[in-house]
Amino acid sequence: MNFEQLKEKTRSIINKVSTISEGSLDLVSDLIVIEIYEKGDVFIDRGKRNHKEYFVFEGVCRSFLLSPEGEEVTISFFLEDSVLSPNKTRTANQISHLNFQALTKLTVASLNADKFEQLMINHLDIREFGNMVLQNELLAKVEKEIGLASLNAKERLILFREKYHFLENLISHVDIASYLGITNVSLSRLRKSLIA
Amino acid sequence: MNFEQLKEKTRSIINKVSTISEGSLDLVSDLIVIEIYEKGDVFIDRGKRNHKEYFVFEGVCRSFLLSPEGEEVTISFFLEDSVLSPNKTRTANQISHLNFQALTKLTVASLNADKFEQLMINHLDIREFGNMVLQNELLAKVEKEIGLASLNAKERLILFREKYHFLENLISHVDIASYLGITNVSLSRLRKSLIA
DNA sequence: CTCATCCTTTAACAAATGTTAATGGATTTG
DNA sequence: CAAATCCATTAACATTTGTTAAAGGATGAG
Repeated sequence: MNFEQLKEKTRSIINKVSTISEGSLDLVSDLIVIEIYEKGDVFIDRGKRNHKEYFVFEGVCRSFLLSPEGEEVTISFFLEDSVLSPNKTRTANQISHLNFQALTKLTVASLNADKFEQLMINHLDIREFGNMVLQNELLAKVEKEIGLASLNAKERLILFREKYHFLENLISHVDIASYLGITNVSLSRLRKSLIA
Repeated sequence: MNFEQLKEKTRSIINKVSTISEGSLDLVSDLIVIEIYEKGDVFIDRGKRNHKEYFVFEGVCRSFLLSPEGEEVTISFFLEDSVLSPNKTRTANQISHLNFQALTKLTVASLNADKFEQLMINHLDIREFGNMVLQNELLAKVEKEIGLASLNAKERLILFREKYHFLENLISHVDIASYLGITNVSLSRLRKSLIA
């Protein structure tokens, strides 16, 4: 991928959230380093330092944590052409409090988070982009929280299908079940009940 | 409350999160307007404009939303001497997507969010304070999400008691139950089962 | 103080979800 | 290609949580 291709890919991802100027796009693109991971790779480890922002160029990944019982709980999915949670929202003192894992072959653009923060401070359009990412992140969390707190599992699965239609045939049902707050056995039961 | 008292109250709230300089404290305190609400008052309405940041000086409040079934779902509690979710994380285009309600007599300090954002841009210590609030906000959400997705209701009640032990005798159990993702009947049952 | 209202508790039953275990299909590895 | 492994499904049963209704207790208005 040459710089022009990289820039166009970045443009399309950023513009889906909030438009920025050509000059700002150049400033952002200049920070990008491409990283490639294989299916199953954990590319951000809870407890380790992480000082990057990420755009998902190709593939799908998830954030997850271990429950008190030691089971992996999927927090969020990130699809192709989307922006990962802002660094500030998933770290403390640059130490990650979440794990991130590639669920398919994954290509991401990574950016130094401190340099990106400086761009946000100095450029209104980049700041607005960053703030929109933040707002979308919180909005998604609130929506998920409402689902977990007030819907039953069947209703949550229906909403999941509306939002992540193609994931169900692409990734492990164990990961989907923990995202929905149920066991994979319950997920299988619900899938059957929704065929009719 | 005179300006000195207001400033000291603000200092203690901010310093619990991240220390700022005397000058920065003055800049923040100058933006403050005191607002007083009665128990039950909804002081931020979903769908209406809100362009303020808030510190809770006295009392307790909650954020809530209506589920698809029309039931109120408590998202978060905010205790005395804490900072409300940053404006950017609960609005889109300055339009609130959450309701906030006083659960006791409530005194809050409100600040113009745009002016506060400018302070964040221009002052590193204020920016770090704002970012810490943001991080804590997200951290709390992730913790709650893990609870809802991987613990049963009894375990969630135990964690709630560790975090908010005095709320249980202060506010309606209906609000607590919807926070825990259960009915108030189930909450009563769990309370009984935990006496032994 | 008394009545009305709201909230919490309790009970009985229904529904949803979890647990364990077995099976078969798909995929990977040697 | 064959064996091994992983994953989704299914079934039986246990447990948790929801629903509805009734009753008692606390709180606030008149």
